[in-house]
Amino acid sequence: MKKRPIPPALPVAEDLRASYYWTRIREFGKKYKAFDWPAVRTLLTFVYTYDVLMVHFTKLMAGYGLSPAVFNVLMILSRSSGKKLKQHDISKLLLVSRANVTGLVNALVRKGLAKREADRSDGRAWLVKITPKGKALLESYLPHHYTTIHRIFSEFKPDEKKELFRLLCKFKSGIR
Amino acid sequence: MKKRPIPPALPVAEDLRASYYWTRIREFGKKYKAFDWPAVRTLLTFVYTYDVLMVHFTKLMAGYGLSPAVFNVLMILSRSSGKKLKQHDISKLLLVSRANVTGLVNALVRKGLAKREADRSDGRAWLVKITPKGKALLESYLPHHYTTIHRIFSEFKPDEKKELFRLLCKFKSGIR
DNA sequence: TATTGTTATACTCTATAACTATA
DNA sequence: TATAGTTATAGAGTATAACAATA
Repeated sequence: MKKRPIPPALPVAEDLRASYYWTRIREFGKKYKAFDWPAVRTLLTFVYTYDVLMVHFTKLMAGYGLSPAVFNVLMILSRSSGKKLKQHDISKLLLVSRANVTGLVNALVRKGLAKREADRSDGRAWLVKITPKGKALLESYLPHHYTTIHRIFSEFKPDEKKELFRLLCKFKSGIR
Repeated sequence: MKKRPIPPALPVAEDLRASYYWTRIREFGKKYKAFDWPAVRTLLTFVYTYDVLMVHFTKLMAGYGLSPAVFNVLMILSRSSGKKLKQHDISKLLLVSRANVTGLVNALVRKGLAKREADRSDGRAWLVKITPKGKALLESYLPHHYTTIHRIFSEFKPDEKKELFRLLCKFKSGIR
């Protein structure tokens, strides 16, 4: 007796969804002079991949009480080699507003993951420092983080990783 | 007399910022068994590229009174070939909650870009339809949209676009 | 006058839960 | 009982503008 085929599960449904939508975008695209399907489908895949990636990492981080923005701040604090950073430094490294950093640092302080110290050489500024608790949390999370990244690329040959990196850099530099 | 060197402008500053941050991430990464720098730098570039891309398109759309989420809904309505969609259909195509779609459709209706019609075959449902005004707005925006995408990829050879598409698909399928 | 940080406010995008009306 | 949509509420992440304190 023949084996039953494996029932088409979620990925197929997602592909149907994508093709339903994309087929039409491609069809309608013919109307536009500049429409470049190989470029458009690459961009759509890029955006869709980002969504999938962020859902994945947001869940992973949530298991440690972290959010992506908070994780980024914690990484910056942890990787500054003991050098205490002003909030304004963080805002420049993260490319977000100072007001935003106030909120993110508040969140870290509330959880005991960072603390503020007065800057003796500049009365306007705070110096932000990761606490042992913050360091411990980050160090408990990071092995999972890096293992996940490694696994995502596990089917990539070294040259493919390099090539994707190169093409992404080229892509980024094309945006202006 | 020697010419003054061109002052290093934004891109260089950004690269410095990135290298400041990345150099440390790479240095510290050595501690972790699974740390795979070619993978990590590709992922960081991917995320950074997305940020740059979204800032760019968000601004472009804002010039037409559109936001990314509203644009997506408008595209779905416009590309459904006259077939009126239930809000639930939109939520499935967009992979967002029904409550979310209510808000997005409200925004479109408020601006006169879409309208709701009763579904005669299902008293629970609304059928959502793009209005001529919505169509006109979308059609005024799309040439810029596609021109921008084309320009972003203008330095790509056809094979490079294909390869980036392939690698992004592979990347996406590695996320689980 | 310029800079650092805070507060107030607001916008986009998203979600869940409880609800109504209908199937 | 299941489904379509709405409402209320929440929360993350972002921004600008006005402000106080300090440089």
